[in-house]
Amino acid sequence: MTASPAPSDASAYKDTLNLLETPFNMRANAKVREPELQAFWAEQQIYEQLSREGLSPERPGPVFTLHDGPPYANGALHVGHALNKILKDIINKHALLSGKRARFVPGWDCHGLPIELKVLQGLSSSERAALTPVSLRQKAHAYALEQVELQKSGFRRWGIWADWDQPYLTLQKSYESAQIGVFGAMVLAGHIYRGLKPVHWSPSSRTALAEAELEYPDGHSSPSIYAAFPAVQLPEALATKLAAAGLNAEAATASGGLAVAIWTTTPWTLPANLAVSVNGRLDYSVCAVTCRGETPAPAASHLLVAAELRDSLETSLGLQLTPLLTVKGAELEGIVYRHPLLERTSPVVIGGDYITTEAGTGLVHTAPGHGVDDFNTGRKYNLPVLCPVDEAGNLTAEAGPFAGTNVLKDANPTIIAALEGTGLLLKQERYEHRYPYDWRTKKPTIFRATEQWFASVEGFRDQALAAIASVTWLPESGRNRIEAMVRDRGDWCISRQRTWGVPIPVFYHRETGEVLLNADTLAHIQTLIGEQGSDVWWQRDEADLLPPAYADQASQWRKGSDTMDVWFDSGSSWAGVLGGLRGGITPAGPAVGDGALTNPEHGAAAAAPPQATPLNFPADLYLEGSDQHRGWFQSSLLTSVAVNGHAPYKRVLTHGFALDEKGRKMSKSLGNVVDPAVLVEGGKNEKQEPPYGADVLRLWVSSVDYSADVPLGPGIVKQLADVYRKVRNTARYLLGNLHDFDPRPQTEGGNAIAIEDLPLLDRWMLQRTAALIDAVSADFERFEFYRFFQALQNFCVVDLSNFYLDIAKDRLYVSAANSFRRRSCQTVLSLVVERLAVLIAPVLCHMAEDIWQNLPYPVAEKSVFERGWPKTEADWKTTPLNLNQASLEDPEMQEIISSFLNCDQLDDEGPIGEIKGLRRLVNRQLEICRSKSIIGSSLEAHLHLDLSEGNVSQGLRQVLGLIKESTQLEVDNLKDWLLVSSLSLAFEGNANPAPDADANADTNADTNANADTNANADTKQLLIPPSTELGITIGIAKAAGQKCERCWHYETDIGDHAAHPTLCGRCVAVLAQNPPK
RNA sequence: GGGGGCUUAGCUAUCUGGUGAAAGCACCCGACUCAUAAUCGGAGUCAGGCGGGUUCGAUUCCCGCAGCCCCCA
Repeated sequence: MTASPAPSDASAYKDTLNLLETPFNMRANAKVREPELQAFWAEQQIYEQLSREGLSPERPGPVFTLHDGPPYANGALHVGHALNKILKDIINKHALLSGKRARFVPGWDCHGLPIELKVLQGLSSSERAALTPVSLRQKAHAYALEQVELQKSGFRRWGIWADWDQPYLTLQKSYESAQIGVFGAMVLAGHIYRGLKPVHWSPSSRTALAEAELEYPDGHSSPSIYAAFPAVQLPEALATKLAAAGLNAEAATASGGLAVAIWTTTPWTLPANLAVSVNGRLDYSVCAVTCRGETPAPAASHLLVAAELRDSLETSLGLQLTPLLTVKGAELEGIVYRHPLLERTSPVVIGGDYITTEAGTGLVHTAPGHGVDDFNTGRKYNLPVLCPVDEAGNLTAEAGPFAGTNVLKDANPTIIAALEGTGLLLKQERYEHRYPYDWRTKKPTIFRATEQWFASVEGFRDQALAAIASVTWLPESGRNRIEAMVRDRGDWCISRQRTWGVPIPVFYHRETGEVLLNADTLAHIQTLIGEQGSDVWWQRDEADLLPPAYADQASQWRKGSDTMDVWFDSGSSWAGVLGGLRGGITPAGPAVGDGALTNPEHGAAAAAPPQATPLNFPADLYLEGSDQHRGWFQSSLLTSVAVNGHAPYKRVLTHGFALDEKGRKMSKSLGNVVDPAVLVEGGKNEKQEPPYGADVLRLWVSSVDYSADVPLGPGIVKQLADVYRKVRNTARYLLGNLHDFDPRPQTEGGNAIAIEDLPLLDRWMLQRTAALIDAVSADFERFEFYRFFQALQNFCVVDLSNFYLDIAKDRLYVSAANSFRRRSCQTVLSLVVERLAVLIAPVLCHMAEDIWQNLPYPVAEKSVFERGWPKTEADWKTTPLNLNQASLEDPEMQEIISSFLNCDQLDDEGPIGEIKGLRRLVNRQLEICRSKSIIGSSLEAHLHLDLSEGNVSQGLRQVLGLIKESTQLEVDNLKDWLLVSSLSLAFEGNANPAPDADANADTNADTNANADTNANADTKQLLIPPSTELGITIGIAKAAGQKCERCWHYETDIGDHAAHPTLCGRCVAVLAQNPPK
């Protein structure tokens, strides 16, 4: 052995250490790096290849279809979009890594009122006047495409993988055509009908609205009135009872006699009143009216009210109500009353349980044209659907003297005034309640009976409920939610009086109004739209829209002007995208030139990329916010059940809403909005709003339990950025210590140590990694990504950084470059980093790829995503341990070995967990010394452990026995694991002070580290009083000898080597192998 | 107004009818200066939104209230 010359400067020994070396930066520089990585994926066609071939082209994996619910093509992306699309992407990327062909076709919902209004708002009044339906539609089309591109670029920046060049848009010809196909199939199945029905109507936008288009702002108040409707006729039985109670029929029905008291918050509906409804099961009282205080006498001597409400009505009406007779509501049927304002009479009828005693009088003013309950009740009694209100909300001639007034303006006061004039107004007051507003114009809506097209849910409700039962709902509560909705919902109004949408392809006879809608016309229009797009409906006249067979009668027909509810658009995506339409009416052929999406199963592959993976129908998964139980989940279900008889999806996963850190909704007024674009790319002031990158946004999505609402705010983002950096630094450390490592086995000329030759410590690390793989695999399978997030953090922080890597520093830096002690550790680092990269890839896709691209040795896969999901290696857990032969045969030791090998759960560390516990105790003592400035680094300490007391935990004693038996003491060495320079250990039954676990491991592998020769251990002076905890007595002494300049350990042989007077024997030996340059 | 959901340390998350439930991060203190805009160590914090009930005993079961969120009318 030849000693190398000593470096001139002592600190130059630093250069003889094997320190970190990697271009993988500590800081992500995400703003630049993430787009580079995305470009790499694009160039290498990683997504395209994996989604079409799976991991192996020879054996393509199963198709997995997560069908994208189309966001509305309007407005900037918000964190809700991020939550939704990133969740989908995490699932898809995990599927791709698992070998599935997860092709993701993104979609956009492009029709509808908001876009139409947006376009209209951008026009001057003269432009607006000159607008034709076709030109409006062209502008809306262009606007939607613009918005799609904006949103698309945002999604791509988040690292979402999808067929971005072949998305589906509900305005595409092929999509529209498929949608007509769905509509047609429903028509032919008898599920579509036309009828007069009260629907939510917005006078401000002159259209019917879907429930989804309504909002209920706070602070709405309506003018509520109590009114008396004079009875003019009584049923026989009631008249008899009344007479017995002292009120004869003649008096009751005379002017100023008995009246029924009603309450309404919509006085403007009074002209449409055709009945008063009562609840047959409630009690009602005929009461004599006496004036009280200043309240003027009403034009009725007796009032009929719900018995339960009599008290409260006395107060609110300011009248004394003396009950004469109380009867069930059912007995009131047959009363006829006179309309208080118009010349007609109407009946009292039995309504339903919607009539309660919570407010009002228990008798409900019923206008079948202006309320759903009213309509249903009216239908039972064959009442006409009277609707004296036009589309602008103006009362028509049918409203008699009130014609011309507007329901949102002067109709109420006018009618109230008229009522007051008759003496039949009992009371008026403002009433605050939630009231539906047009979501777009923010103006109140009304119920108004109009001619509409409906899908008769009644016709397939049972099938729909059966379909719901066959779907897996995650979380399970989603099932009850949608089931209740479908069970109770009424028919679906699918028509809209708007221009920007897919037309309802129907013709009306110009004279008779007869409807023309059959297989012929449907197929013809479907083909036309498939070729020309739905503009054709407005561009052509009837002669060119009707099938040839109707050519000679074209002039008799008028095309309809209604468009479809946008929920019907998106609800048809299973047909437009997944090709789920079978049977008579099918989607039209390929559309050219609009990026149309097609399905190979229907022979329409022209616009699709070559070898496009088919999509599954029903889809494997739908994943949207929980509000879509009423929206897309339901509209998709209803159309699919109506046409196919089954649901369009196998599983439905829902997520909550993104709220701020206090759990409140994000809003501009609260100033708590997190803009995902700012989070990713940084704000105007990058110091205040740094560019965190897409991975941090993605990490957020993974970190929260999305089955409930999820919080997000600046504080949370900062924490996530810290976690991101911790993971990144851990990966960087792994990469940086592999710069001279060849992962091939030593037998093939590489540096990797065989698993069966690894020391205990390394075997434990592999076990932990295996446990992580198992746990995280299950987390992804169950879509419980927050568990992955927690496990990842704990793995990086606790297992790696705090324990394994902390101990590894000495092995990696100090030991000779090619020593077993170092190569064994590198073997583990290499195995861990490659698996860690894959495990984080679904979530931290950019970091994972960055790690992969910075692996310092060649790997077979050009992208981390080609590696495939890691499997737990069996031999990481089961390979025999490297222990002395004698101990392997000892039955007691065999038990310990098996307890080591069998700890395969993440929360079960097995015997090594005991060491961590010991470390905590030791660290506590070291910290006491540190706080007294007695020592700094733990290497300045000599540790005296006395376990001879007897109540030391069995586990600790076992694991110490295990270490003692290791044949690789240069690694499995307690003093190294506890990061002290020397150690003496007294065991139970071992009166002699034990062994100072000694160094020189590199050169003296056969030294029994626990066989002490240092009889002075006991006499070393303790720096602080020894502490005893859990039976373990810990004493801290100053380590003997001097600090080695190179490895910083305190050793007694410093100065023994003339060439390196400041080094310990171990370092001298290392330098002999690796001479300094 | 009706239905559903949530409420555990500053943040995210876990757990449980019964001794101190509780991890990681953040914060505070300290060490190192060979992961250095890094790394290591130590310490503290709530008796689990509020009120009531069931029970020998509840954070965990039930009811009510409040706040927040979603859906419906």
